[in-house]
Amino acid sequence: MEQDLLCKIPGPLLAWYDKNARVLPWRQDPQPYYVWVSEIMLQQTRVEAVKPYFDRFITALPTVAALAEAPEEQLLKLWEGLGYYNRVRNLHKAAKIVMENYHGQLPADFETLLTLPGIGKYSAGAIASIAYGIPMPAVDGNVLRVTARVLASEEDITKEQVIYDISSRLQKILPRDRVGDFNQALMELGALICLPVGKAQCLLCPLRHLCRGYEQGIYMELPKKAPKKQRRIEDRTVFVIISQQRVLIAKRGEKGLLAGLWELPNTQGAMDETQCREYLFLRGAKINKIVSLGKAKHIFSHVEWHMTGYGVYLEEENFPWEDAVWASARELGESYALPTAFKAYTGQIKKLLCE
DNA sequence: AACGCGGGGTC
DNA sequence: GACCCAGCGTT
Repeated sequence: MEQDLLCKIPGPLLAWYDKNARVLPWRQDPQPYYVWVSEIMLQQTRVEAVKPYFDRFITALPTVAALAEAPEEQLLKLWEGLGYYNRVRNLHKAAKIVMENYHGQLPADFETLLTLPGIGKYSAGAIASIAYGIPMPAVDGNVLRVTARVLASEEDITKEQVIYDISSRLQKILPRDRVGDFNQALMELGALICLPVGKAQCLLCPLRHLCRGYEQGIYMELPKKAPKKQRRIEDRTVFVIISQQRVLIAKRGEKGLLAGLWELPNTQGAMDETQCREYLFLRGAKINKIVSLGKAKHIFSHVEWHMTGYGVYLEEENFPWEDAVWASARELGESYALPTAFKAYTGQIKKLLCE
């Protein structure tokens, strides 16, 4: 094989990183627990979105021990709005394992990190290199985009083989004295300069002189990715059910979409007010009044909810709904984790309670 | 290898 | 609208 083009990256990349690295909360003091929490939060999530969540999480749960002992309700509340809620459930499981099997110390070993729930190849490499200086690559979407462009590679970067190939080539060229910085620098370049789809800032790029994608004028077409599956649309009718100045909320199941979070009672289909009244009556509701709350849309990665909302005033709190509890407005804000999907309706609760 | 799993930013 | 993002676990 020819001398790997990638081996020319570290020098100029690290020089650039030394001048341009962002100041990030988990970078100030890269102790293993902080790096771990940040890497889990950063999975498929932008730095700017993570920042406030990270600070709040670390303040509430400063150590692995505190995390392991925290009730799941508190964890979901701290994660509320960040998405991919299985991440925090896995983080919790892993913290318990770390307490029981590793004396509360996050293992300083790539293969062992890989066995912990929520830690895959990328995260194991990131934690090992950043927290412990272990020479393992951390190949995420940024790294794949940067390397595909530098190499002018038209391979589909979602293929496992491509990720494996880039990983092994990067491992060979990791500067042994700065492995964590190198991995972060590659990602930082992807996040600040080598931006996706037509936003690349090549004139500011420290790798421009060796980038074949730039040289050949094809960087804007890279990286190649297989098209994503189309989202399906789901119609749902959402109820803000009120009685005695409290709102009915229900706990979702332990598996699937928004697992373990609380939600406004809702059901399949887009009902009009008459259907809505009929449906609730058949379930045993004694309805005082129904008001329309309008339509709302929420887009998940794989499904789109088209919601029709109603405010429903009951004569009494006696109304059977599976896994439901009555909550005051204050409790709703402080104690229960509700997904963003219901924001259009939860935002109207205060007003509805005044009527 | 394909799929389910959030939410927000950008053009 | 479409695309993308410091991915992982399940099937």
